[in-house]
Amino acid sequence: MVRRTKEDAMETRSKLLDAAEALFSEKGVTQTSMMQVAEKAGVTRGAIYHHFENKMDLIESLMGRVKLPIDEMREQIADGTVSDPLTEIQERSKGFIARIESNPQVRSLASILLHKCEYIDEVNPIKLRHVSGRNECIDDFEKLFEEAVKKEQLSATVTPRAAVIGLFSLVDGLIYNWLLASDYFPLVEYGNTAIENYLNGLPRQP
Amino acid sequence: MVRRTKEDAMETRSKLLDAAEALFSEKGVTQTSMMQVAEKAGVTRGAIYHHFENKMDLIESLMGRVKLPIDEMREQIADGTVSDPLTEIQERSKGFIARIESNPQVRSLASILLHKCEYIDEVNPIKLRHVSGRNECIDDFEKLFEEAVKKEQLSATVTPRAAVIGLFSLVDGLIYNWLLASDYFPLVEYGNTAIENYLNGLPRQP
DNA sequence: TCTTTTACATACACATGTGCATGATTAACC
DNA sequence: GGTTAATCATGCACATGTGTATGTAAAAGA
Repeated sequence: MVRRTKEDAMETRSKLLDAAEALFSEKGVTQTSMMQVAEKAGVTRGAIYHHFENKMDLIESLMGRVKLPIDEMREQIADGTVSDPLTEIQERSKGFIARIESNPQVRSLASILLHKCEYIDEVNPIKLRHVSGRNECIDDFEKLFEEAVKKEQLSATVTPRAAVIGLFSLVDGLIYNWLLASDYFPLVEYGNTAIENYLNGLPRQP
Repeated sequence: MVRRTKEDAMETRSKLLDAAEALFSEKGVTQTSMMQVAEKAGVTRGAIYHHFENKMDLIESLMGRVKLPIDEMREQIADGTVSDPLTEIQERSKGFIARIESNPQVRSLASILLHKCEYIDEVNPIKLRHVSGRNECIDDFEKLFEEAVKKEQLSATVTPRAAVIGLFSLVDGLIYNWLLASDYFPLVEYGNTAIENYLNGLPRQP
């Protein structure tokens, strides 16, 4: 085969990542072989092992290519304090699920993370990316809830940590179930309502 | 090897299921070979293929052995109408996560379902067991919410279907995240609070 | 233009897994 | 007590996947 230019090389690398993303989210990570990825990308296995060390490395590159909603949220949240933390929390949570529904690539990655891979040990880069990013985001949201208590939007009986865990579990569960059968319910509509209900149910300042 | 009595045979079958359950929940379904299951059970692969057709059959038997909280809930819910549907909903939801935490075998199965297998196609018996049982349970809970609206415990603006989806997503998310890192938060404590918050946030009759 | 290096394709070695066929021994049954 | 059938163990054939070594033709660099 002819040797391609550097731009061509980056394109085949990109095609490999696209193929892997599609196959992983469709058939699962372990059920997809390097051979199948190469075929879908229109190259041979040799091309993969030139661009990536192995399957794990391929997955890591796959995950690193896209900014997940959780990462995006962290950036926006960083800029100082907000005047209305409770509304801020609500808007960000809604934006989270909205991005899942609107962005196909994010949806694919989320599907891989939630349904198409096995969480085996701590070394697994997939699990690492999932939980580490999430835990940091939880810390950020905890501060927002603390502020909401400070500003007397919420009762002092509210445990910020517990409130965040509940909120994140709700969002995760919505996405989890929707990705399981996306025609079973409208994600954004039901999701937004559920988020509102949960936040409205937090004890308020008397 | 000697031929065992029928009781012995049932015991080895049971040991095989125990071994598979432990290995699957620890290392993942695809990362566990029949050989490893046999070794852990103290027999050879031949014993497995005598008792089970293949890996799928082994998994099906595994899942059929234990009554999941969701199945148990359905049985109890079947007996006619209740006087206080909203409290009923709350109690059942709390009982759900309580059983996850207290029963190790249920916890193992839930871990396999949520984290240690890949949801591939519709034929997958694991996915089938998960979603079919769940959808029926959702239907049951929808009726409870309808009753709650009828009894004017909830506002007529509440969509029972959406309310159930939200509640189930919350419960699923709690379990999902807790199984991911069980030392990150106390499931029952935070879970109960989150369930209360969610249900309290549903619009009430004015 | 000549050399070097890149970007793959090809091919080989090795490991691992499955399914089945066969064998051995004894419980179960008449 | 003899036959049948169940309960596994053992071994073979086959498929599939991975990692790597090697080949090759053109782009990059001098």
